[in-house]
Amino acid sequence: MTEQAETGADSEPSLTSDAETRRSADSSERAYNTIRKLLVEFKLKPGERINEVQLSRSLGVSRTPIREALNRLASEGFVSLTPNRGFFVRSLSTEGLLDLYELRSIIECAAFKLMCERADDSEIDRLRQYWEAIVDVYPNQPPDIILAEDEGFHLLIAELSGNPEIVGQLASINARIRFIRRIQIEHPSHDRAQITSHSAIVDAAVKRDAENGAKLLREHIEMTVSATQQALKDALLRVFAPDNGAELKRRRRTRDV
Amino acid sequence: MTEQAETGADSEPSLTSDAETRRSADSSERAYNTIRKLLVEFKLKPGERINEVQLSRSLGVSRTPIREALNRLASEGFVSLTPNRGFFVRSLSTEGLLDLYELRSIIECAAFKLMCERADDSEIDRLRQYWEAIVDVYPNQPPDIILAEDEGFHLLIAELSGNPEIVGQLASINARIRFIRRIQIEHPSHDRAQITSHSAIVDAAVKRDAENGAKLLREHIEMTVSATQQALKDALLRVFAPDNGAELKRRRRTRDV
DNA sequence: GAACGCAATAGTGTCGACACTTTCTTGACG
DNA sequence: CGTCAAGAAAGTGTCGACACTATTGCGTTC
Repeated sequence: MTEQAETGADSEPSLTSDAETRRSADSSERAYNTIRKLLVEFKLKPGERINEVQLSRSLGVSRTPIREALNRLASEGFVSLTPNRGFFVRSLSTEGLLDLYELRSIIECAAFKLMCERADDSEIDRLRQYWEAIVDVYPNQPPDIILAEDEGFHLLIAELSGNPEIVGQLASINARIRFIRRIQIEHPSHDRAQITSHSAIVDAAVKRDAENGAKLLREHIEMTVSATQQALKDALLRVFAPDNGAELKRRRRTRDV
Repeated sequence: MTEQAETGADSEPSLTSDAETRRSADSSERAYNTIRKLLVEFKLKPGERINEVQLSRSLGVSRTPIREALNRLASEGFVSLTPNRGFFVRSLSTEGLLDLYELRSIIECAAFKLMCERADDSEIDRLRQYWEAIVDVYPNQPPDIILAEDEGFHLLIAELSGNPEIVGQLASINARIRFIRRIQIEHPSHDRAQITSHSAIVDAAVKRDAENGAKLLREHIEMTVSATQQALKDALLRVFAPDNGAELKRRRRTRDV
């Protein structure tokens, strides 16, 4: 299993041109981003134990920043920590995902209502502009861009609610479901219903129709959930099947994913 | 199996008492709890810079577990981290508190509605029993008990929503506002309106009246907010305007809290 | 006397090492 | 053959040390 240790595939050993050996003083931050990316992209697989030494070697830093990053990721629900046994990749269950989407729906709908109450016209217009600026090219872009733009749209609503805590929570939830959303976007089931949804939501915002907008948002999110479930199944298959059945004989009780 | 440690020579016997020098393997966890307590009790004051060396000395561990704990606390919003400058105690603004309460209200109301939809009768009855078991003695107990019982009540609703993510979020929010809730409970403004609120909420739950229950919850929370604001002001005064002027010689610019 | 360096100090970020725990391997025993 | 225990190996938890950065204090210049 260690063979496959090319985890840090794309991670540049050190892109700093001038300061080659210089300690960067933000290893922790970079480790955090890199590991999170590994999680998002399934390079680290659900339920898997995380080997700190291995990680630290592949990232070219010591274990200290690795552990700091893992601690942060643990607080955010990406990984879990078992004393004296180490960090494990969150085991991703379908229902766990549904729970997250449900929470997201709750928060976003509330944010929309608050936005309708509180945001002034120019702010609402920012939302309209944001969407109008990208709506035409939206579906014809690489998945990462689509994802970022979609998240940006929803986050903007959260921001216009005027409550930074809502923004923080939504951002945290987004981070945790990003990997699956990315998969869903690449999946054939992804269609352009999303676009009309967003447009309708903008319309409701402009009219300050809190109830209708919240309803649209809820439906918008629910709509993606079912599509996402299929995408998730396919993704898990892709991750766990291709390997070799050899791994299956591991004695360790494998938690269902 | 531990015999193995005796190989060669018994390294110098610890001169201090045995229990003292033993590495406990959970310094990090204890540091986390201790520091959080310091924050909750205002021993570390809002806006203050946290000195890792000093903390590590006073807790009797090295900086490593201290930093791990602080990282966790940062993810949870208790402290903030500025690169190369260190950790700072969350500067607690009144509006920041309002944001948190608002988020709490959103999540709890949603939880209540979900509970009404999903929980079976025996579960609803658990909520009723929980409250009936404590309602009589509720107001005549030490603040810590009142606080724990109140949190338990609200958390039980979250649990009955069937969504663990909601439970987790609410627990996290509770942890962040606990210190202020504790102050509010001890404050003269604390009255027993809370009790009738809870009873009414239980009634709504039994009737599965989602809308009314959510409304009651929202009002219940809003009611405490205003009382809390006054309590907060008093608490901050107590913290920043200590009895004697001895501390006043510090030139540190105090951020407005 | 105020602004500006510039050395001294304090404090954070990271590292390598080592103690302790868990997991794997091996070989004796039934 | 399977079981089990002792030792070896692997891995985590914590430490003390040091590199680097921010801050403070002091002397110099205008």
